[in-house]
Amino acid sequence: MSYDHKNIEKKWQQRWEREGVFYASDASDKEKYYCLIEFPYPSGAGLHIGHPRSYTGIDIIARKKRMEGKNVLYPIGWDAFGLPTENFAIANHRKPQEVTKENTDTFRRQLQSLGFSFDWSREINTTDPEYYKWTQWMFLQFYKASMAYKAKTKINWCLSCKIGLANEEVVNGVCERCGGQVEKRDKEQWMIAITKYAQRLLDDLDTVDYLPKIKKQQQDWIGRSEGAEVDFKVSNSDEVIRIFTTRPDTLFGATYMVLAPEHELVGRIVKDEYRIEVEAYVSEAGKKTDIDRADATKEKTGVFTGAYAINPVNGKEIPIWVADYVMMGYGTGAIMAVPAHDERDFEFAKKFDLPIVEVVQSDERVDGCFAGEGTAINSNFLDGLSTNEAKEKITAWLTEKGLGKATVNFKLRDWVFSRQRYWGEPIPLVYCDKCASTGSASGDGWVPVPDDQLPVLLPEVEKYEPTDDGESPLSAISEWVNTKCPKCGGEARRETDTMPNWAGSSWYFLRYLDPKNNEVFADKSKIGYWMPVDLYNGGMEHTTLHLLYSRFWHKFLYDQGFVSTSEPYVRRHSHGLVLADDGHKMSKSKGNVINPDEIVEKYGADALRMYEMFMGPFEEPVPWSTNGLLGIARFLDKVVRLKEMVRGSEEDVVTRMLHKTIKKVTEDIDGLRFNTAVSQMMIFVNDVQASGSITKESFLKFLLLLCPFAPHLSNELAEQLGVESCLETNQWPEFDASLIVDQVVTIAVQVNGKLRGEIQASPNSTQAEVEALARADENIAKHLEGEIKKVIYVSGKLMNFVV
RNA sequence: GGGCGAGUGGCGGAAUUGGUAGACGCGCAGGACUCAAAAUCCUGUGGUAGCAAUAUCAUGAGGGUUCGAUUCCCUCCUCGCCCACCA
Repeated sequence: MSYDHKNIEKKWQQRWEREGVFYASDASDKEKYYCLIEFPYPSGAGLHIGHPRSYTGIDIIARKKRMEGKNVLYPIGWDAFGLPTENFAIANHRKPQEVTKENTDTFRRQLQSLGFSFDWSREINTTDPEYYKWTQWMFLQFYKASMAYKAKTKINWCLSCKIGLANEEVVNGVCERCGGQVEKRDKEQWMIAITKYAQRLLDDLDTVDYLPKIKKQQQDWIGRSEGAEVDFKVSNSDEVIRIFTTRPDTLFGATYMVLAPEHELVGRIVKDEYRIEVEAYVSEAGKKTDIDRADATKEKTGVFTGAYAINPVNGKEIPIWVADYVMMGYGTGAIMAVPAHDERDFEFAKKFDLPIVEVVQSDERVDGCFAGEGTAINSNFLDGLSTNEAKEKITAWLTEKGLGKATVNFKLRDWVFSRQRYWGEPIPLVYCDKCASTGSASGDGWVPVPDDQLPVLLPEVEKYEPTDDGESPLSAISEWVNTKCPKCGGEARRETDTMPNWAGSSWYFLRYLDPKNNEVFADKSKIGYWMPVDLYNGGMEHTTLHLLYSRFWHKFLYDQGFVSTSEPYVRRHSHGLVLADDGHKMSKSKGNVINPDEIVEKYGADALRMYEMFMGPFEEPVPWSTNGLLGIARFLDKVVRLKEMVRGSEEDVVTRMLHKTIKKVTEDIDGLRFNTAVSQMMIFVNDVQASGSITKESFLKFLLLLCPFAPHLSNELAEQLGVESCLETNQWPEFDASLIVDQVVTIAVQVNGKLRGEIQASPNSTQAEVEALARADENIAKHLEGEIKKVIYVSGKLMNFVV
């Protein structure tokens, strides 16, 4: 670099801090603008080169909005609870608190070296007791509203982490964190009833401005499907099997039933002579990992129970099977099988030689199974009806007879909220035997820790490893576990589970609004002023987890009257990963990691920021290229040299290009098209260089445009030109529309759609004038022999002769 | 298997209410400056033919609509991400 980036950067970072340029005032006449990035998990590896991509993009928007006169809040904090820190602490015999402190110190230094316009006075940390006090308090609101409950469930148990995982944390049947094997295990867990909000989480997507792919992914995850519940009586028994189906119109084609292996009825209905075989199958299925079971390509398995059910529509006896292609977690864990019209049932029926009865006729003849819609046949009173009509009629019939009803089913499961780990927020509940027996604690014996005793602090422990029985390490500290019941004062025990790290991140954007408040999590008037978040940027990987959880959490707070809007985020955008230069993910093991500290040291923060904006479209993954970074460094050097060209006047082309650049950069920033904004600034600088002169006024306007991208250098150059204030406190430049219009335009001339020449003309010349000019062109005239059938003219752009 | 997205020079990418394909940057080649180098500046740079003017081919493959298609439609291939026996 030809300029002293190290000193310049330090100088301006100190001045911004000293003058409080990025301080967001809670009392302002200006219109507010709240932009947010996902606060980082401070890992031991330090800042990834990908972090600054998202942060710079939103920083550019924050800086521009300030210059446009908005009161901007752009905060930062640390999502610091979590397994990697805990695992590091275990491996190195360190306290997670100390490790977290070191990591956040590193991240803070690294982020500050990049000159982001964060309001550092609002920095938060989810592991700070003053923060997690409110996470605990909010959990208690869920509990008090009967939204948190303890349930014995089959949970995903990671054998290596020794931890229960939410469904969302099991990826392809293995642990999302460590890649280890996952098995099913029974465990009492705290659950939060997110499914009660499924419909609203779906409906309210219509009220927000998210990228379409983000909405789609949330819709699919919530997974609403309409259908019917139908009760099948078990022959010679009082038992009833309830099933869910999206195709009640195919009821006449149900030729057998299937229960999931975990279904409670299996043991009760199985006939003695089949019991051994069935029990063996069920136990085998329990041992299977999800990855085996979810492999749709493998052959279906199952066993007959010896029992029969009665198809309610025709009284026919149909056999009841147990098979692991039916999941306990969806619908009722039992299905009616219609092999003629369901691929899986068809495959199963073929293998076990079960009857296949066609009840839907399709227009086109299909071999095997037809899962589409058509006309009902072999279905008694449904015959001749379309699929939709048949669905309606049969559902009405079932309802009338008390055999079933229309139902809506969601894929979304309730949120497993317990972790048997140390490094998380303790769940602030106490179990009291006495209160449980007297029924004074709502009957279940769990008593909330009173608000004035929050936070329930994480105690110091010797060892952080989970215990072998899977309980949290907290359970080993008897002086912490044993406590007094807040209700009756008797002997009681603390809950030793902690919360998942999705808890603290579900509401952090609210704490930014009032980070030091000891009375409430945030003052209501501040929430009223700042919320909702105007722009939230983050990774696609958080779409179904963090983004959905935090929407849900916020809706709950809204229902409780604690926040002012039912949706937390107005607009959601996503950024692409920064890959290694070989196109793969950066990883220590591959040795292809780029360290941001080294880049800042060598090329400067401005070069890194601007390169990350230029490397490609904001949303797309892009490989790193140090050569590309060099190109940006050269561009910044050129900008420095532009100062030598400042004169009293400039050519008209420079003025016009400046105004075009103002327009383009303004629009591109609003649309998060940072790469083309940078490219436009390069074009401008090239033009000025070619022309050799620029006025001070124009150069300053350009520096204002450059400021959000390369804030240190543009401030420094502006100061050298006599500007005393920080550029960030100046007005964003406006363009003169009359200077955008070109005086001479180039019109492409085609013959039969092929380019044969170009002509220069005034932008308001008539078609006849342009045609005359075109015909005068030798090369064009050459191709115009023969009859001209048609002339197409796009004003100021193109003329096409059809011959 | 399903959903979403994407395939454009040696590389990152630009251009879509259908209107000059390859902006901008990297890389490469030649030149200027220099004793030399770095830096900087200038010129060139999709393929083929040609000294050139120019012609012709070209946006994953093949068809279609159109005066005109990277953009719209159909079929197929490849890659990425997400989900995955969801009844």
